[in-house]
Amino acid sequence: MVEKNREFESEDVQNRLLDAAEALFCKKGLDGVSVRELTAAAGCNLAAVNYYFGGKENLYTEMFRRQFQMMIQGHLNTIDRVMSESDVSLEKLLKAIIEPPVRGAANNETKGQVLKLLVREVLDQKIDPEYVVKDMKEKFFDRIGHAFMEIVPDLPEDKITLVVMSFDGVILHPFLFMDFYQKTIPDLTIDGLIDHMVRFVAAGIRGYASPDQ
Amino acid sequence: MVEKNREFESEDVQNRLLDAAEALFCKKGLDGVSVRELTAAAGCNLAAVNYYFGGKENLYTEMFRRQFQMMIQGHLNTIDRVMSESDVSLEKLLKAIIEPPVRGAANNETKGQVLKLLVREVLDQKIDPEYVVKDMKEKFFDRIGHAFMEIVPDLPEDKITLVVMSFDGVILHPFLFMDFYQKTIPDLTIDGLIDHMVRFVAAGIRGYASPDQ
DNA sequence: GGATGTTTTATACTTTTGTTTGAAACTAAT
DNA sequence: ATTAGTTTCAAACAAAAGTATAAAACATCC
Repeated sequence: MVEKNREFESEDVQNRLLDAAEALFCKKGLDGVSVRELTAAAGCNLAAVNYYFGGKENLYTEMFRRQFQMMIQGHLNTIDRVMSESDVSLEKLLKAIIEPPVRGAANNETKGQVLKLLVREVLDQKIDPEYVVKDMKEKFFDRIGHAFMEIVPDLPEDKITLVVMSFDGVILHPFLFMDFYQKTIPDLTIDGLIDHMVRFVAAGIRGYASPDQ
Repeated sequence: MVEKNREFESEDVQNRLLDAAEALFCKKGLDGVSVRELTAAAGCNLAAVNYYFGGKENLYTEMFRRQFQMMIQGHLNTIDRVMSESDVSLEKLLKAIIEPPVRGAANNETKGQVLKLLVREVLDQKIDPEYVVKDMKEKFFDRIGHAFMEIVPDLPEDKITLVVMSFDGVILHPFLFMDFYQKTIPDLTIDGLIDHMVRFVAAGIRGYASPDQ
């Protein structure tokens, strides 16, 4: 076999396909995009998807895993960074987690589309859900729950996961209903939205720290 | 034209189709269900969809509107009922709104599937979004926001819509990730979930009523 | 009971889909 | 320059989809 200096060319087509997959699948879902549309967007031949990835679904899966891992890793880095600072606070942590994706969505970057991708995957279940669940829980949910407990000591441990999930719900909502937000709240700013989410979730969490019940 | 006593038979096929559409479209989405699968589930001929509804998409739209209106109306009735009681409280109102769909989802009734249908529609946008947005806002969001302000007088009016949306996010989350909830929290009960949601949202709302900022 | 309008059925049609194929183009080493 | 391996391409393929159609079956009224 001849060793080729193919790092540039061949990976270029692969990555162009992955990029096109990211943009299109996030917007329209796996079934909403045809291989022809995909390869046209990537500027390559129809057969390239099968040649490089062995099929449409494999391309989708690889793209999803890449995006999903990046999202998780980004969150973990954020949490570690904030928690290592000298003056941690619940609001700081929440804002640090919420801000990047919301700003990304506002600028129509892919970062904001990943959450829609995740929701779509939850609905359609094209990938083995076990994989998604495992990483989501073990890597992200447990880590952030632990951080919450560090900052708010009174938080009952058996409610942590539920709290994190509701936090997730608050984050997810504007990504799903962004058009709705903009139509319904004309003078909505990104900063205003972020501040609201931080405040609402912080209050929700602290509601558990109060001594009653 | 001959007047037929067809209330029973012909409407039967139509309703069987609407029922099948409800069950299948909620679970797999418009593109995830073929007309053949649909008519097989309804126990009628392939051509019945075109005969009665003029196409697959029309059937989907009619089903969606029916479900959506029922959901909205159910919420409005709930709010009116609770708000007319003598001893209103934020927790009571929240629980009254949250409880029916959550219990429905737990029993695998269609009621729990409607929210998934709504999210899917938000992602795929098969129906004119204007229709969905308009009813959602004018009928439901404004009404519930108004109720919040009645109960919690200190709530700043310009934040009401955001608060309602985050409430919506907390509600939506377990419907999307129900499998995830059950796998991650083995000893989760429906009552425990409902209590958590009520408590979290109530605290989030009251976070705005506190005098600071 | 024949006529008429309605519903059901089986079948055919057209388009679109994902995938395959085999030849051509290309790259790099001998 | 030839050769061997890799990538690209246009074309073809089979399967699945939504829709259309025309005949059969059915029901209702005169």
